[in-house]
Amino acid sequence: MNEISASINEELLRYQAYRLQDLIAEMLKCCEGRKLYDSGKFALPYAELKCLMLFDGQRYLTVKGIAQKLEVAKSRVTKLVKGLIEKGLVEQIDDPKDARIKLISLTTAGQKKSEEIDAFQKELHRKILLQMDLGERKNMLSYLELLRSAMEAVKEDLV
Amino acid sequence: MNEISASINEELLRYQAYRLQDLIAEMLKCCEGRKLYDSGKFALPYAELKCLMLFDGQRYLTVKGIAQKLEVAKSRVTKLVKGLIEKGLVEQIDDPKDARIKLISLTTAGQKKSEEIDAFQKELHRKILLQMDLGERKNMLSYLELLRSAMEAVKEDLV
DNA sequence: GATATTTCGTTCATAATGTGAATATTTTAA
DNA sequence: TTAAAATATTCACATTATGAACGAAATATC
Repeated sequence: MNEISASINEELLRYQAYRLQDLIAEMLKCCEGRKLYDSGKFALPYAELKCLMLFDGQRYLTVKGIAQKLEVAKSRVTKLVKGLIEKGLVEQIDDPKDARIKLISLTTAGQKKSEEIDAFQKELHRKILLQMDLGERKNMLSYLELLRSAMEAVKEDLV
Repeated sequence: MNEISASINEELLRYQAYRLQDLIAEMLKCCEGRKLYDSGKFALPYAELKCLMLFDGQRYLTVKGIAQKLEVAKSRVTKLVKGLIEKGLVEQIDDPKDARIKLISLTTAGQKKSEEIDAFQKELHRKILLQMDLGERKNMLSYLELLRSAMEAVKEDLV
């Protein structure tokens, strides 16, 4: 009896694992499409767009700081910032207190564009939530949180 | 009264949208890390790995077919297949019925590697599910399905 | 104060992911 | 038979990213 129930359990688990894998893959694809859309809509390579969105209540950022937030190499940030400067969205000044450091900040155009992007992204997520009713939304977020925690826990063990 | 409740609702929705955006971003990051891990573990660029996993019960695939499944340009597939051939994981033969077409299939080594990857990925998702109890797993999958549908519905409208 | 070490940003070589136009070859339709 | 369509490849280009090497400036050590 114990063995049979264990076997059924294993079978269910296999099915659920398959389903989870599939759902995650489809969501990833969906997010990939959204990236492309955003990138086209705002005429920015997506990495530059993400970089722009880091200035959120923060007047100045450094290359190092941006690299940490984006979790990329500093050399990558140098290139991203160069692109954003060429597009007139950010500007660089030398830190008066430390000549090694360059302080990067949004221009007026950059500020405006970042607000546009932010508004668009918020609206997008709002629309997703509005596909559900109140109770579903609440539960969905809870279970998504649960999944995220589970994924991160497994990721920790992976190393 | 109606106005007040509507305003509270809007406030809640804003908070939930923020939370959803955050959760999705973290899950994306987690998946990105998993891609890197898989890629390193199986000594394959991730795109080649995905390509390898398409032979699942299917003996032969064509460049066009792979391009459709991966949703990339045919020229991309040409390069991926070239890489997999160099690694001895797939092989190409001319279709005897149509000289334009090249039939691509797994080598023995490719078959073996693809099974290894499959087993590893199944185990990974199994571990994620095992972070939860039976009821949580079932609900989580339902709500993830709901989210996926909502995301795709919104994406449809986006165009 | 002089020297060694660390920090910060840049440049360069390299790799992976991907598109789209042009091309060659073969098949199918007119 | 000729025109059109399908299949795969090549090439130029764009984006995302890393890591080593480097120069300049700040900090620690002697």
